[in-house]
Amino acid sequence: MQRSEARQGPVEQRLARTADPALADRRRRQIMDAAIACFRRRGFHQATMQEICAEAGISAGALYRYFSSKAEIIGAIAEDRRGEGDVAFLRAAEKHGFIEAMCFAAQNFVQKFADGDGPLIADIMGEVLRDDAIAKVLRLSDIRSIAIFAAAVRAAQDRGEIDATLEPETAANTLFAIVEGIGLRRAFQGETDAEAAIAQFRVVAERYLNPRVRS
Amino acid sequence: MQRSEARQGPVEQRLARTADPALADRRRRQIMDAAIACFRRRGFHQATMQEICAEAGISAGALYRYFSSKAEIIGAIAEDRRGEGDVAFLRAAEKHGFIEAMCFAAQNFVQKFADGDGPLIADIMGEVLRDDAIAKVLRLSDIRSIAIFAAAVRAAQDRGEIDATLEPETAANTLFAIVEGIGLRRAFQGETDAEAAIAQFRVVAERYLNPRVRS
DNA sequence: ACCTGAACACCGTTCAAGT
DNA sequence: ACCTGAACACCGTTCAAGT
Repeated sequence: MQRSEARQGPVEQRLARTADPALADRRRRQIMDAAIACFRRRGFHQATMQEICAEAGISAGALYRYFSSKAEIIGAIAEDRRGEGDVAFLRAAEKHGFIEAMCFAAQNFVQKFADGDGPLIADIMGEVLRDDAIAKVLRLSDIRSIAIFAAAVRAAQDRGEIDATLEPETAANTLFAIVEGIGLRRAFQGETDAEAAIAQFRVVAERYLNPRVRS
Repeated sequence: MQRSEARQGPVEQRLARTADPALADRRRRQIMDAAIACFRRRGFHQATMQEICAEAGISAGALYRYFSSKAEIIGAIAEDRRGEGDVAFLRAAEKHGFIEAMCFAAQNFVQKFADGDGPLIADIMGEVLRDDAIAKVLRLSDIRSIAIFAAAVRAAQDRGEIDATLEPETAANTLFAIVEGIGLRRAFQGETDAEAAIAQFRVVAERYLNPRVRS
């Protein structure tokens, strides 16, 4: 977080050329794990770089060899967690229908709020919305996820399971928006009942996706 | 943002007992306006208290007489803007149907992202999700809004305009979640086409609310 | 090549001193 | 009662110096 510059340059910011890529990977993981622990304990903004360094057992200078800012750490964490849900969704989509799999994915997402990760997700959202560099990275993960879900929409349409007139990409995007909106709102309201959240989502999803008998 | 305390105490934090309430109101407005200008220009986290003070033409000490923290300023701004949309919605709900009014409200919300206020809204969301004191205040505004929209849902159900089996409070909550989810996602994606956002919302809202011919 | 940790540059908030 | 502004306490980031 450069204090007084516009920070507009290319996202190139490749960090220290490292001789041993394995070490670099190890260090990044080590730092991310330490950061997760600290963020869980005290939240993104309360947690201190010094704390993260202590938890990771390295110095501040060393940390900045592998991450160019505090924001980049949470960005890396977010990117890392993305896609985990995608594979789970794909598996579920094969076994049960699309809607069931979608509810499962929603469950997956909202559940994290109910567990300890609520504030962390919130912090990630906040940081993503305010940091262009992070946003740029996460948009790539997002595009990949959307593509996966859109493909599943197409398959479900072919099976006659959901409305065939929906544009797959738009449908996937909309479903994501609904899940995130519900998760966000419940976090805001301090609700932690994941069951109720899924029930709420299921009604919207079913009505949105169901093949119509009349428009 | 006390630096090293848990900040759990009651939200009492009544500020400086002031002799002249009119002066207090004037000062708060003056500070909020200055803050809006600064936040627009540089974003919540980039904007400095000193800048806000300069813009408002007062000293730091004076500012803290009327707001106990930087976060509280953005909270006050958010609360202030809330409800503006509510009255507009109510007027629209009388003239046109509920769904039209709802789309109008969504338009209202998403439009702000397209205008200069996108980052500001994002910052508010982020701050709300991370600051309990702010969240507590905004939850009150939220409850009021939900009540208004739930009443409109009930009226529309009585007119047979939308599905009567929906629980009004839940429906209002869900619609809010969808609007916010779509707004958030589009902000994240850097989309600024408000028209497309409304079209996206309209499809979901119509299918969610339409009276069913079959379940 | 990789690391350390003191130093730097900031910034939100407070408080003694003014009027 | 209301205000000023220098001082305080912190914190993210850097960089000269080590191995």
